Amino acid sequence: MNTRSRPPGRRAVTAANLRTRLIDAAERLLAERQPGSITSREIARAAGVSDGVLYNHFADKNDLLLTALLRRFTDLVEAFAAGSREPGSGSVVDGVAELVERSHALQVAALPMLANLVGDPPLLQRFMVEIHRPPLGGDVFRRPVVDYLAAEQSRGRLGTFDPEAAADVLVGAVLMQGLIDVLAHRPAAESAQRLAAITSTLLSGLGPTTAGDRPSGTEPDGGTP
Amino acid sequence: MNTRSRPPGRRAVTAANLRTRLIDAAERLLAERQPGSITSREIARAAGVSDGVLYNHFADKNDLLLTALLRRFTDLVEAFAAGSREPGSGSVVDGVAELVERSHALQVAALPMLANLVGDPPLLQRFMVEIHRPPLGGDVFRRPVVDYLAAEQSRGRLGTFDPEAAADVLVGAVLMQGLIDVLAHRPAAESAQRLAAITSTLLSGLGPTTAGDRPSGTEPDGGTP
Amino acid sequence: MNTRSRPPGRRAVTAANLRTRLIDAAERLLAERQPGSITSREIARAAGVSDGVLYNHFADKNDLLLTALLRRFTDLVEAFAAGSREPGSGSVVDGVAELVERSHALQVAALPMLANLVGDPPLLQRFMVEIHRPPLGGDVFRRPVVDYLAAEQSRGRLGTFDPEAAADVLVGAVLMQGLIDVLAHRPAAESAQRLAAITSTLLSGLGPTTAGDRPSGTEPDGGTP
Amino acid sequence: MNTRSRPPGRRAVTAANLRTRLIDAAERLLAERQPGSITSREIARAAGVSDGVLYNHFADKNDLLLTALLRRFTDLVEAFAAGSREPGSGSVVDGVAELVERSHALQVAALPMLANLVGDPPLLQRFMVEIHRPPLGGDVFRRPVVDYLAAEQSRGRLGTFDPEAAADVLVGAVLMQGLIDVLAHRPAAESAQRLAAITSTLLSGLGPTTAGDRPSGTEPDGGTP
DNA sequence: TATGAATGAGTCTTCATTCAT
DNA sequence: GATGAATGAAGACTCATTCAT
Repeated sequence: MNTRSRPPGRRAVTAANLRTRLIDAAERLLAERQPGSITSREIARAAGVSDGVLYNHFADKNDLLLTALLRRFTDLVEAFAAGSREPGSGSVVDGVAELVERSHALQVAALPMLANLVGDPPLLQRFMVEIHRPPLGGDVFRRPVVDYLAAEQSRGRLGTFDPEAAADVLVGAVLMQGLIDVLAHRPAAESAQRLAAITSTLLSGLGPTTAGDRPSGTEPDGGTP
Repeated sequence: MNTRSRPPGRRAVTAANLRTRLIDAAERLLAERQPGSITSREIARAAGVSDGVLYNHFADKNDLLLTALLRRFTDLVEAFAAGSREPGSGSVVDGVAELVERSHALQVAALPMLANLVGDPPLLQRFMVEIHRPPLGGDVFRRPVVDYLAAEQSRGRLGTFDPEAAADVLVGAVLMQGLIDVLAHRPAAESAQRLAAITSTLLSGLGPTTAGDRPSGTEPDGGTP
Repeated sequence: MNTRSRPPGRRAVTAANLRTRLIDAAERLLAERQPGSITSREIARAAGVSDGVLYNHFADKNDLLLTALLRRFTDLVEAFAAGSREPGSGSVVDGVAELVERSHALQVAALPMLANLVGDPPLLQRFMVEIHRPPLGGDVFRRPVVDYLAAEQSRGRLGTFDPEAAADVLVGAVLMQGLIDVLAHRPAAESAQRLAAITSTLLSGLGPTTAGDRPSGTEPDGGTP
Repeated sequence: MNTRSRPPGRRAVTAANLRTRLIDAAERLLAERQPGSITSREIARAAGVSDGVLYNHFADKNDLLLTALLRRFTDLVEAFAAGSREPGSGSVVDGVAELVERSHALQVAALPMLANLVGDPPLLQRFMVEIHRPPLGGDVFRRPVVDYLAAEQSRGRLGTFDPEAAADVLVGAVLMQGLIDVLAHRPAAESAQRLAAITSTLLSGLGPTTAGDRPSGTEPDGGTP
């Protein structure tokens, strides 16, 4: 009846926004609640949209949740990978300490999400499938650690060990501290102390060492004196 | 409120204490499902009893679940503690390897239960409160490890390190492998290989070693051959 | 929590606002049953809607019940207030008789609802709070009576008495007849006779009318000095 | 096997006690809760007996409740009847005032019970049937009032009125005050004032008084100044 | 006769999903 | 595409009543 000249692109923007706003809202809720306790209505409310839209953009609630989860996870992992130190630069002890700290930061950021995911097996299943295909490709937590350790080792700046096993140990030790931080709300200062002690122990190992089976002149300079 | 007259069905099979049967049934379900997804009716069905019995023996569904969880956890921890190797006996490398293996066995047994618990904060909370009081007393996974390492260390059979931090590293590394085993259903053989490599790495450490900074005459008996 | 996929049935008859239909249904049930015995399913059935709708429009079952109760009560009270006779018009004896009759009609209409409410303290509490705020403002049964009596009294058409106490007597007497009518299902004719006799007694009082038949020195009212 | 000479009468006493204890417990609970909210288990607990005994002595829960209700009601009514003032004794004004006060006391004692009963129609029905047969015979609240008023009237100590209607007015007015006291937890002092004002109004009536038929100088009503 | 564990229908309430507008 | 009212199955929990001991 009246000539409604719809602003060009306006609708498209809105539509795109809707999907994004749903994911944003889901991500926000996911940060502090477990998936199972988040209702579709809550997501809609948080996104400021109506109850039903969800089904115009996603197969079902879990599809939206999964999308939000993956986006957050991808962001975290990319940030982690981007900040990696170049092997050979600085002291190797600092390098390992930094590896520990950055792994820890990643874990602490990712754990609440993953922990909550554990409570929802079907969703966990779908999540696992997704992160084991490109671009994430699984092993995202461990691979950068293996790479750094192997690189420094081949430069002769670290001892003799299996880099894969070493990464297992490092990531595992960090993981446990991350779990404690997240589940027990431990203060950051306390956590940092534990991580420093862990770094020292990682470098020195538990076993007794024979004199002479190490390159002389190497400074074993580890962490807490 | 309104008048209800319902004849109860035939007497239940009974014999074994019904309370026990409920706990057994709950434990069975808990072994493979998360608490939140287990309905009170399912427990009743699994126990072969009627819907309402639960409330004759427990305050609510979670009370039963918690009881089952604690019983299972206590059993596991007791078995773990009972099988501890005496410090000083056998080679210390074997001792550490055994510690790793037995910790791993405990984790693998306990993790499904704990993982599922993570998805149920109120229940997790109550569980945490319970395991941090006698007879469990918290720290049940880590304390035996600290004790063994410290004992061997004071016997001079291990190097210089902080036993607390060392236990963090060992338990953390094992925990991660346990998580992988449980979540990804990894074959036991593969898992054993990883654990062996981890034991070696733990003993040798990552850092380069300086000649002479260790007491001479020490047998560095471990490492990956 | 768990995955549910249920197709909704055919569209409801709708047309009239569903909220209204729920209130109507609730009001109908409230007219003959006590709130506590009315189940949410019954209301839904009576309204011809599905089980859960109630919770799309009201906080809970009692919220709906309360709304229905208040709507009915407000209607009754408004009708009562609207039909009030103008003080000074007609004979005052007729005026009082009419006051009695109209109070009685109001009581008989309101009592079943209020009586049933008595059995549900939390609901009664909420109801009481609501009727003591505008637009109802509490005292709705008694105030018009006080006003009429005081007005006629100041016109010199009634004797000397405390209008507040007189209203207490009139409303109380009517209330009891209303209770009998409602609880014992007394025929209206019988009821009317009783009310007429009550009106006479109210006007004449119980005391002796001849001067001098009071014990000298007696203060006729006793009670609070 | 061993000569257990059961103390004579011991068992009988216990059995009798059991029934009595159940009624006592029920009465206690009935004093403050509505019948519908009292569970059979609560009664058993309060009586210190087991869940099932109830059914050895009563047809069902309501039968026990009804018995308790009737016992309490009978006690109250008997106490009321027993304390009646002899017509002709003292001043008649005092007599009426006392009638009002004693009626009020009875109402206040009986109302919570009756009010709660209102919420349970089947029980109310059975109660009504019971109190309308000997020894109670219905009308227990009103009959003593009619009798006293008629007796004083025939002695010429009261005016001309229908004693039945007068009792309706008096009992009704008192009933309403009792309801307010009970439902609104009004302080006793306030209540007493209202009752005194009511007594005055009852005696004087609302109608205009013929000049000269009152002792000049008499203030007929007083009431609330 | 007393016990109290067991029964199970029934209560309120939640929430993923659909679909007429 | 967007809306949001409506659907209805399912969940936790209650409680009068029975009956083997």
